[in-house]
Amino acid sequence: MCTNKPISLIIVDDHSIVVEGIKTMLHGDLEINILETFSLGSSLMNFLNRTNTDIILLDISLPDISGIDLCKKVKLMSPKTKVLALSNHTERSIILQMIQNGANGYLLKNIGSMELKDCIHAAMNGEIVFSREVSSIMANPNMEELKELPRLTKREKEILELISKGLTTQEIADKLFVSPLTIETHRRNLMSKFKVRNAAELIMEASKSKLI
Amino acid sequence: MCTNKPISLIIVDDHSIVVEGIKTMLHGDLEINILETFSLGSSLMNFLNRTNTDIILLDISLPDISGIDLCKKVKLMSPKTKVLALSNHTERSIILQMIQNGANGYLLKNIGSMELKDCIHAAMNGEIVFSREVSSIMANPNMEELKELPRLTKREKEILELISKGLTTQEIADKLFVSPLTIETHRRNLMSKFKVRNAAELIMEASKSKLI
DNA sequence: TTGTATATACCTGAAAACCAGTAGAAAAAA
DNA sequence: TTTTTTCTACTGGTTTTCAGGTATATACAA
Repeated sequence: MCTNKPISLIIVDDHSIVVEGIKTMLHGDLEINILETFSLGSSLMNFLNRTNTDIILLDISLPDISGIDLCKKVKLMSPKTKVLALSNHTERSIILQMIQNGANGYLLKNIGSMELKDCIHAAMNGEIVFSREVSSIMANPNMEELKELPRLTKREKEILELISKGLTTQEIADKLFVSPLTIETHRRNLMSKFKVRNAAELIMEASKSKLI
Repeated sequence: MCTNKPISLIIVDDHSIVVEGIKTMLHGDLEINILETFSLGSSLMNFLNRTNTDIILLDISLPDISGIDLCKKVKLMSPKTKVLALSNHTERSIILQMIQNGANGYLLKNIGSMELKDCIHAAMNGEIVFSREVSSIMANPNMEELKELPRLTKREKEILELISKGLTTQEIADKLFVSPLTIETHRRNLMSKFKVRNAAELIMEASKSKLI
């Protein structure tokens, strides 16, 4: 790679240990120039307004805004800037959301120095980059992640919530001022959407899917 | 503090970003000498066998062994060595388990450079140290964490698991080769231990408490 | 406007869960 | 060895859930 112009890079992470670690790791690479580091999404947005940046290393868990939403905002304001997610989350759904929101790659924090540098350069070349472990997650989805979540209506979510609190059909009906027969119907719809046989399994599945 | 003898320190963490970050943070402090870093619990144990170490910064999520168990092993082998947990987990129960297993303090990875150094020195003086956020977690337990988990018997856990899979009393009885009446009894005991009114709420509570 | 989704409501009957007890055998702890 | 816990099993009765349907009003989108 020829060193025509250094890559300007921003780190966004609220853990100073991580920021220092990344800085140290990238220190040897003369083609990378760390412009600035931020611990808040809002400060990043202010800065981006006024500056040209090639690439952002973006943590997902930030104090003020989710990195997933932040990624979208960054891409709207500055589409040319590459965004690499750098997080501890290994959930397929989060990775996909990030990519959906325009991220140019997804790295896990167990990444090594060499791999990190490689990924940054690859992203600059327009590739979508995943760290090794991320690739393997994407290649081998587990059962749980593959079954797509049922889409529940507002009312169904409400009733699911009340079932999980131990209310009976009658009690839910009283609370929502509708007939218990209506609640029965919702119950059955919920169970058929989740493909389960009773309330216990329903709550289990809903909870696994983080729907309650 | 007078610089009679440097503090010998070991870092145990499988994320090289974090290891580099800590190293950089402690670099300025001449009283601290980083002896070695490990990414596996087993390599730490080998090293400890042969060397005197003042203090260990110990991550909780390691590939080969839980930091909680590792802490206990370290303390058995080398009781004088101080152990500071350094992790992302904010759960009261984990913090308490670490202290129970002999840790001399608990730090979160959002700690800053100054605080980290202060904590290391304080630990060397025999104090039990918590980073700022940890202190606040310990001081303000939330509802969920306060209610102590019911102690379930082996059989009860087994049955709870099967209930959560949607099996009926009869099916569970068949599977375990006992009378359905027995399962009924276990069911009622489970519900009374969790103080809930039906299976749905039971599964919800068990799942919140991470018992299934 | 003509579907599609949502929320509502009903019937009937069977199956399962839940309540309130008691109690003996086996296993584990003291 | 004694005590305690756990696992087992029962009686008898009430309440709730579940399974098979059907059906109407409303709202929202194509």
